[in-house]
Formats: sequence, structure tokens, C-alpha cells
Amino acid sequence: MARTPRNTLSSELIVRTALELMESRGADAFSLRGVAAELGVGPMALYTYFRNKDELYDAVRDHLMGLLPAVPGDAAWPDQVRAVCRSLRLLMLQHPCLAQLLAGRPLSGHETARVAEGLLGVLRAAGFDAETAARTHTTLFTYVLGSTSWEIQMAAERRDPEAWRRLRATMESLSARDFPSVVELAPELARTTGGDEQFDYGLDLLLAGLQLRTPS
Amino acid sequence: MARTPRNTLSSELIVRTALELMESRGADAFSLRGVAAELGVGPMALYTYFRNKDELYDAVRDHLMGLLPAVPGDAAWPDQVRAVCRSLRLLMLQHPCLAQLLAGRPLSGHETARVAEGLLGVLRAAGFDAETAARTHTTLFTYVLGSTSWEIQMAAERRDPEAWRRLRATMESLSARDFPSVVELAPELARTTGGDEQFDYGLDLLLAGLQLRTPS
DNA sequence: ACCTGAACACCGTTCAAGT
DNA sequence: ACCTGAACACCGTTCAAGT
Repeated sequence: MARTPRNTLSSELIVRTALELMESRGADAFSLRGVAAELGVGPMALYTYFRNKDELYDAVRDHLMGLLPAVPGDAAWPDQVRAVCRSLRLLMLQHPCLAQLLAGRPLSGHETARVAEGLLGVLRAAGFDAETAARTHTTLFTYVLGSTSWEIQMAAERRDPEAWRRLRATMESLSARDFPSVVELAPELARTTGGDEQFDYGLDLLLAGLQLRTPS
Repeated sequence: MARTPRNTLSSELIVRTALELMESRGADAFSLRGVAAELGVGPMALYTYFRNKDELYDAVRDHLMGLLPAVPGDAAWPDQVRAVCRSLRLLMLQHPCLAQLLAGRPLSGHETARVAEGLLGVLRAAGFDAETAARTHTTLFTYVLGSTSWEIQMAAERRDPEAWRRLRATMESLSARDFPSVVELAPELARTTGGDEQFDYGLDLLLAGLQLRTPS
């Protein structure tokens, strides 16, 4: 790697490089030393811009959250809620490391507040009281987080031949006596580990439940 | 640490020790070398029982999932579903490392199949068709995973004074013009980051939506 | 089979120093 | 302020060897 001249580093450049490495080599293989090597500087050069590895993680997460599109203003509130949830899921699918960044690190940046603001604004405008809006926001956010993380996890597993082989082997070793439903529904279970349809199914259940409590 | 004599090691002992260390020192600080030191053996002794670190992770996860209580047989199906979801959440709260073990590693053991079996059995008995049962299972499972992981995350943050200070600082720095809803609902948001009530709120939304599709 | 000990190729981070 | 270089205290894992 070519040695970079002085004063060409910046937090933005480091964040961009970190993100690239997380996406090409996987979030688990990510390291500060790897970023430094990619930038052609010593590992300690990064400490001028970030106090430690966690701060860099937070910066990458906030950078990604900044890519979230705004809430569509011209729609009924259930469609607005759907749009916010779908765009968060889409962002996570496009940047799989985001799942780990959201689940593994406490929130601290303004950018996570933007999702909250979008969702809360829609719910308040729909007439829900403060407590219900807050509860609904947390429910929707954690649903998107959980279901999309799972989806990414399962997709990664399908790509890893060894893991996939093991999963198949375990499924086939389950006795139909002890696990009648799992054995019977194996094909359906395999089909519902992810995808737009599965995501929307759960989201629609939540929205249907929510619409029963509509204030107006 | 006293040197352990030969043939006193076993996979069960290693799993138990690993679990203790994850719970006392935190799942992030967990290491194979730490387990070996605690057992008074060299790091390589563990490789007789587990091919690598991930296999030990899986064994710990399956051990924990084995602690799940059976589904109560004498209840209406929505109550049965509630019971399964609540007991999975409770297990995760009692063993916070389980959240990371479930999210971070592919499933492979029989023990994860037990949760699926319980839930699927209930849903099939209630009259749902194969596809709906599978979709509902995935939705419920990912909701429990996502909401409880988030709850654990937030609780950990509250205990860490530095992280807590930073979160407060960010919340207060949000302008009421750009983030009107977040600023207005800050107290409500703080109250809905976890707890039985918040969990049941989301679960009830899902169940309400589901009951609209009840077959009978 | 069960376990040791040395070694390899990594980590994040501290500390003192240079420009 | 910005960055280097050596060092510290760790990792997981391989490999050859001992019992």
C-alpha cells in the first residue's frame, strides 16, 4: 500500500474506507489495522480522528442511517409507516453490516433519531397519544431490526456450503415423532426465512392490530 | 488455576464453564483461552471436544435453549402463543448472552427446533394452514429476538455511565425544530425501551392482527 | 483419545517520540 | 495537530509431540 502523504486523512475518508472493508470482507473480519493498511498509514493514525474502535463503528452506523430517505408526505398513515419500515429494511439489506452495528452498539448519534422522528411524526399526526406512539415506534423498530437481521443471517448461511449442509443434516435428523410440525412444515419454513412477502406479512399483522386502536 | 488431572474434562463441563464466564465477564470478553485458564488446562485441550470457537458457541446456545419450558397444553391458542414468546424472552433476559448467540450464529442444533415445534404445533392446532403457520412462527420468533435484544442492549447502556451520559447529551442536543416528536416524546421513549408492558404491547398487536385471520 | 508447548498471524490500545 | 514505531497484553488456531 502506498504511503499516504500528510493531511490527506479525514474522518469521512476513514468512515468510507471502513464501510468498504466491512462490505467486501465482512463485518466480522473488520479491523482497525485493516483500515489503516488500506489507507497506507500506521494503525495509530486513526486515533487522531476516533478515540477507539467503537467510535468508528458508531460513525459508520450514523453514516449509513443518514442514507435513509425521508417519509413520503402524501399518503395515509399506514402506508407511511410501511414506507419507513421498508426503507429501513432495504438499507439493512444493502448494507448487511448495519444489522450488527445497530444491534451491537448503543445508539448515540443524531442519525438514529431521524428514523424515530419520521415514525413518531406519522403516528402523532394519525392521532395516537404520546405513550402509544412511543410504544408503537419501539415495536416497529425492533420488528424491523429482528426480522431483517434474521433474514440476513439466513441468507449468509445459505451461501456458506458447510453451514448449509449442517442445517440440512439437522433438519433431516429430526424425528417425525418428536418434531411432527417442524418436519411436516420444513418446506414452508425454508420459504419463510426472508423475502419481501415474509417481511410484509409480519408488518401487516402489526398494522392490522394497530388499526384496531385507531383513535379517530 | 490448579492443573486439572487427565480425563476430567467433558463437553458438558466446558459448556458450563463457558456459560459462567459469558455471564460473569460478558459475552464480548469471552475467549477460549479464558475458558481453558478457568479449567486449569492449556488452550488446545478444548479442541478435543470442539472443533473451533463457533462450535462451542453453538453448544452453549443449544444448552440454553434446552432450558425452555414446554408449551402449556390447557389454554386457548393465543394464550399458548403468548406463553411461548414470553418464556423465550424470559430466558434471554436471564441469559443475556443468548441474544448474541441467537443473532450472531446460524442455527444448527435440535434445541432451536424445539421452539419452532412448540409454536408451530399450537398454530396448526388452531387451524392455520401450513404457510400461514410458518410465516407466523418466523414473525413471532423475530419479534421476540429483536425486541428482547434491544431491551438487553438498552439495559446495558443504562448501566454504563459513559454511554448513558452520551445518550442523554445527544437527546438534549436535538433541536425541537428538526426533531419535534423525538424531543416532545423523550420521556415516553425512555419508558418504552423495555419491560413487560412494552413487550406485551407489540405481542398483542401481532396477536390482534392474527386473530383477524383466524380460520374457524 | 487426550492433552501439552511452542509458534504463527493476527488483534486493540498505550506510550513516547517525532514533525 | 497529525502521525510514526515499538511495545504490551491479548486473541484463535496449526502443528508436532508426548502419554
